[in-house]
Amino acid sequence: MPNALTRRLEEYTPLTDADRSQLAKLTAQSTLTIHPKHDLVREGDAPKSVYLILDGWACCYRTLPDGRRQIVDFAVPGDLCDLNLFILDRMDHSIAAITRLRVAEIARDVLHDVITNHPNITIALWWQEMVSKSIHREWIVNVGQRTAFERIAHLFCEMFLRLESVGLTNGFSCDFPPTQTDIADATGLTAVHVNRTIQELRRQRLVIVDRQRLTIPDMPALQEAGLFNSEYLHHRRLDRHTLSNKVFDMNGGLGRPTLQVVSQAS
Amino acid sequence: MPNALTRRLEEYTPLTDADRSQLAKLTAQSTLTIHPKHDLVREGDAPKSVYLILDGWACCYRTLPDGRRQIVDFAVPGDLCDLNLFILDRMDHSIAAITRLRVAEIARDVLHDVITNHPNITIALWWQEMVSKSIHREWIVNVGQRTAFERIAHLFCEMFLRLESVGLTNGFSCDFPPTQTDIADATGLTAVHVNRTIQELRRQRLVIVDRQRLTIPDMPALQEAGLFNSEYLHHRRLDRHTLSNKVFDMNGGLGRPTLQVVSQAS
DNA sequence: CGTTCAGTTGACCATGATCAAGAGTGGTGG
DNA sequence: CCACCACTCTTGATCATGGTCAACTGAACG
Repeated sequence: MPNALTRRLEEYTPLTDADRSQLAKLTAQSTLTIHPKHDLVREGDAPKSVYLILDGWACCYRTLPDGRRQIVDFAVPGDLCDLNLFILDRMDHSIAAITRLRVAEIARDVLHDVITNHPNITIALWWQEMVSKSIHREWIVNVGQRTAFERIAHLFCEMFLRLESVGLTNGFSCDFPPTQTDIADATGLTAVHVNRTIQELRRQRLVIVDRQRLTIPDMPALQEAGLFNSEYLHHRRLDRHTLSNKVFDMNGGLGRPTLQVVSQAS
Repeated sequence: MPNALTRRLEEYTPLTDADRSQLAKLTAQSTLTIHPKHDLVREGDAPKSVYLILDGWACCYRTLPDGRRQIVDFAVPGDLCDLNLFILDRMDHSIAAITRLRVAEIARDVLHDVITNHPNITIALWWQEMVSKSIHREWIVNVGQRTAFERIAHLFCEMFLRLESVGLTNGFSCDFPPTQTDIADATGLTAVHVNRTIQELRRQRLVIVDRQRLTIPDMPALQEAGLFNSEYLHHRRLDRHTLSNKVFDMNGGLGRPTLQVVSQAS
């Protein structure tokens, strides 16, 4: 696998060969494997390393005393879990594995060394951190303003593009392992309502979801349905998809890349 | 006025006299005044400076194409508006004045100088940035999981403690200039429902809201009502209020500081 | 094969939205 | 100084989005 972190960071800033080999060394340190549903870090822990997702999906979440859970972000390969070990003394959220998860553990002093000696990497890390914060803002908008239908459409768009930026999509498809309960906890809905809403998205031919696999036959249409504007991801190579982003134009989709679905069960 | 930024940063990390005088110089640069309802920065702008709130309230928000608005954070004196000018090329949100607003404009190169020569300040700035991100997470939880009643109680708790940390509270009271429409846009509710919910908070003697002034006669009770746990603010001097935070204990409030309200109109 | 977990369906309910109108408050200008 | 205007707050009636509860189906895994 090409290094997902490198790919992710080059989304933001150019790196030299020296930077790249330094990054490769980072991820060659100790790696660990977490089983689905298990926590990688837990709220209240003292942070001791930064984790880089190598393979699989995770989610960052907080819980209320009565058990309500809110997922505040998903983490996919190339994502770093909170650069805050130099700063905050307690984790304010937990991180759980959704799939089988492989992460690289980057120790405090290793990261410190990188930051002092590799300014390009430092900038790129900052960038990732700011983008992650921007994604938080968009999630506030999502749960605060959008309807159930829009929220889920928006989430599908976001995760597809985030996976695409690290090369983890195949044409119109990508893995999508969160359960409907996970989606519910990420969007502030109930699992029952998520189920019905996804059925409506399916009925409108906006998504095909089957066995942890998401297919988006007509991305511009889905973006329109989710009031999705990719600016907040601050990607550089999104030209493929941003055609219809700035204006939510209604012109029947001239020249849009669209996957023809030949037959589909009712 | 004692420098709110200094006070805010010392919440996080100790500063030397040199640091403090450097911070004083920062805020002595150009200041500008924004009128209520006017934008300080607008989504899509290229960021060219960092703004430090000196006086008044602002809000950071995003809007959807059909006009729905979500406030994603409030900014009060001592808050820095997005340290991302070195990083992101476009603002992904707008910032508007709620009251008459005085801000210090800190130019790119001035800030760059501070960051290279004053490591303590740099750490403190990082800290503030991480805390701001943590607040974003809490807002996702707020709009995603809490009821209207809990959301508004939570918002009142948060803003009171944030103001307290920069010395802008008087006993049990603080200024609270956002309108009910602003509160609605911050909590993902409608103004009508915010109105009814605040009435219920009043009826339960949890808050007194009058003319832009908020009084919290019994903070632990309000925290309980809002499922509020101040850990996410990562403050250092919160011992006053954190007694009942870690466990939401139900023991009638022995020894809680409580303001006796002598009479109150029905 | 049985157990478990994710997905699905139905009936009913409630939180909060919508629409509309009126009351209080503050600011401005004639 | 007062009249008017704009804005925020308040109230009532009705509606709808999404929640709750409960049961059932189907796939995966040992």
